[in-house]
Amino acid sequence: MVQRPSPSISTRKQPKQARATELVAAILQAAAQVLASEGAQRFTTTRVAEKAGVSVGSLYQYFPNKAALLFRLQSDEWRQTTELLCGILQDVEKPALERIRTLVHAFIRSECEEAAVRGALNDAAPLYRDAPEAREARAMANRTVEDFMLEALPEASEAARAMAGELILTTLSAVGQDFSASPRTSAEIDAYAAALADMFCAYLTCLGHAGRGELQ
Amino acid sequence: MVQRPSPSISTRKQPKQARATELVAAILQAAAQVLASEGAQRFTTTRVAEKAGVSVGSLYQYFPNKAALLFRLQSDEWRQTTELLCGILQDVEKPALERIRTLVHAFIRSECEEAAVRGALNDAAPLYRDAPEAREARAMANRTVEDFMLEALPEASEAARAMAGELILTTLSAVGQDFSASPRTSAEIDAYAAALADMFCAYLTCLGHAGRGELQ
DNA sequence: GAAAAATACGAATAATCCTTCAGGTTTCCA
DNA sequence: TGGAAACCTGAAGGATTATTCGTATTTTTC
Repeated sequence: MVQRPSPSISTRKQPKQARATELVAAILQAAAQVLASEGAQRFTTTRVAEKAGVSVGSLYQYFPNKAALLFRLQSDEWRQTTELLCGILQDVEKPALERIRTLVHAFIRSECEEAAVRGALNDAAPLYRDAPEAREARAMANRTVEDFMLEALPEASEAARAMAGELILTTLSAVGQDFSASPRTSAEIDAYAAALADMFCAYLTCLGHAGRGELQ
Repeated sequence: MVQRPSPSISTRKQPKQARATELVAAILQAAAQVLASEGAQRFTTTRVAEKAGVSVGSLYQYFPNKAALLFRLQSDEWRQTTELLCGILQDVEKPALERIRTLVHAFIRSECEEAAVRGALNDAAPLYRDAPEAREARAMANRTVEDFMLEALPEASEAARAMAGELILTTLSAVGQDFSASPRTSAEIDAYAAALADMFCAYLTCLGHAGRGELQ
């Protein structure tokens, strides 16, 4: 766990031949497996290389350090989740609140499906969290949500919309993480997602009724 | 980061003389400082002992391992927070929803005040999270909340109450953690806490109106 | 005041772990 | 076909850490 200034987290060199591309793929796959089965504490470059059937040196030819490997895994997860959620939010056919419900269910289910990798990634977060590349990734999700909020709360003030959007996004992410930390049955997932969606819908409905955010 | 089977996390031996009591206190204080200033990654028994002006050996006389020290810090935080929240919830003078508002504000503020220690403790969670002592601690907070929910939603079904209570508790804890991860101004804290309280109140109000949890 | 109990000390032990680099192998291209 | 570029290897270097244990010191007890 040596923690040097971390010479940037991006990729070190691009594979140009087919075997190198396969090697990188094998490493990523092995990394996910190691993370899921051994946990963040025992996530080791040596172990990943071994599981991938590759030498450690090869790993370091395409990832400058361990954090870069972890960040890549996290990055892929984010992209996947973001695409899923944006797709749901932008389906203009359905009414806004129904889209929220669909989104909550899809997100919670998705979190639980890969709970092992996500949980371990979360445990390892301190290793890559401070990278500038990580901050940048968060920003993009926010924009889609803001567009959605504009549609769901057309009469609310700019500030109120931003607050509500941030709150819902944070809650979704934080609660999803917490909930998926324990193994869950399919019924539990549905019940919890329904309750969470209820809460969001109640909140948005109230905000919609009262021009100001004054409740009670 | 050696991760042996961890021979239990409880305390190893109780100090019987005054100097030993002071030593333990010094260690705990130093531990919190090291955690806050150096982060979970650099939280080391040697470093803690050094900061406390004590030998490593002495540390290991009262804490069986590093995880025990971390768990003790977390445990103290939990007790403190639990007392704060229970006090607010049990103030029968005020109406339920007002208590919720007070509670949310108090909790968020408290989370932000000691964000450094709490954040680092969270990063270190994988080291002590699996201990049986940790699970037990969670259970107690739940009971107070259930009592409160019984008062706030007298007409709802048992299951609905339990779900709502768990959801609110989880949300509060998870969102508080996430929010306090970044440094916040006093105004931001108030605004965020108000929004979160709005959300909870809207949810509870809706649940109260509809006998079933059916929204929209 | 002396033996016993409780404390305190800190160098040494035994693991890991991250990362590099010198040297060999494969693929590409002219 | 031959040289260059890309690629792969894995032992070894350099660090860090958790924890122990024999020894020294202080406090208590009788």
